[in-house]
Amino acid sequence: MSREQIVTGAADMIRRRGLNATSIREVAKHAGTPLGSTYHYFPGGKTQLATEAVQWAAETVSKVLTAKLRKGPVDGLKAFFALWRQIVTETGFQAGCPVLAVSIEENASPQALMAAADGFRAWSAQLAASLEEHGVSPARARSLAHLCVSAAEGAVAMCRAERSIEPLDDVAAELTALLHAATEDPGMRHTVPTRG
Amino acid sequence: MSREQIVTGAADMIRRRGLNATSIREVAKHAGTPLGSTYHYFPGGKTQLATEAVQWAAETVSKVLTAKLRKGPVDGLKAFFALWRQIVTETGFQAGCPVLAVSIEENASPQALMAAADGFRAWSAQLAASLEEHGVSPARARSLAHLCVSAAEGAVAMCRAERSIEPLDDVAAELTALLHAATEDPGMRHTVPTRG
DNA sequence: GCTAACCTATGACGAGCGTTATAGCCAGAG
DNA sequence: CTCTGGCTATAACGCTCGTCATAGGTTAGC
Repeated sequence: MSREQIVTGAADMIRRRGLNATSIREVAKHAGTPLGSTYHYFPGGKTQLATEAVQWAAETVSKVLTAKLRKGPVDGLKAFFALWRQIVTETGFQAGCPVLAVSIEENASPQALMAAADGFRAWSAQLAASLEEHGVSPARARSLAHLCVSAAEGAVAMCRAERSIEPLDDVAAELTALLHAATEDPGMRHTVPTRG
Repeated sequence: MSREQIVTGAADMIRRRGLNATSIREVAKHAGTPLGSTYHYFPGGKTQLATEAVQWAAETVSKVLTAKLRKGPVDGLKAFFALWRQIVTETGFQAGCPVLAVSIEENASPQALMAAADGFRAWSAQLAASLEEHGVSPARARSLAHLCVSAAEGAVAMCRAERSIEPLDDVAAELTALLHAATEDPGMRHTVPTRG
């Protein structure tokens, strides 16, 4: 179907250049569909297209998480980082995360921003739920989940700037060890680090 | 001086909307200087202006790090996160990090991207050096530094999307505890988590 | 074969963009 | 005073943007 190609194409362009630099004309061209079709499928214009692109990307990652978290939080985390590693390396450090891209562009589109927030929340919630299932307290689970998602997103951006995969691999290794300790060591399970 | 206002204004707009959505006309207007002056001060055009804006922002953070790391890596980390927390909350979740913004826009400007990479590298290096001074092995220090910078950058973006400061605070708390353990516990100092 | 619904094709609209050119101002040096 | 050089002011260039309108085609049901 043509509509789906437009959405995935838009997501691809957004994760490379950001939302503002992604024009509907180029999305249509990239998808091999005429410009008019874009407004036929997405009467809401660029806002609707961006929103659906972010939702599609978020759900794609979510499905991977759902599948891999069945084997436990550490396996889910590894799959999460492997996914980003593949995107970054396969594109020669040119692509990142469309959800992040939309998040840092003020006034780009309130609806797309909400979709991005939903995406982040979904990933964090999935990871936190898995951690809880493995004995981690709810507060600590949420805290660790926020750390994992944040660090992955930030590391992808760092890798793109430095044109090196090292930051992502370093972060993955540290977090793998941290989650392992939190789920395996009974003494760690309920330790919520004090703030401030 | 007018030139400095243009640079800081550009950095402010970039951290809010991203590089592509930041026009020279609006930067000039925001700085109260005519459009022609921009090309007088920055004959390299938007590329030069963006590069200097990123450099200025990176150095500003770097100076804070230099000052606060004198009291140790944990104090430096806390100051690092306090800085981002202030930016995010003061602007009502509308501003983030210009270095990150430039990093995720493909083809935006190779020179500005290099400046962003230099910024990330500088922050990581400063943090890693401080960790080494407190007994952490070089490899682990680099690994932890990458985690701290990545997580902070990612958390800022997450907070903007979700319009909540929670992710940043959670991440700060986790990392504070992690750095504390790495520097205080002799058994942790040389533990580099295995990758993969 | 006719009709209706979906999709395509094309062009136009006003606006903003980066950039350049050119003319004018206005301080301070001689 | 004049002159010069740093800065301003203004207009224009070609381009792309998001959006809309309108006409053409193509396919399925009757």
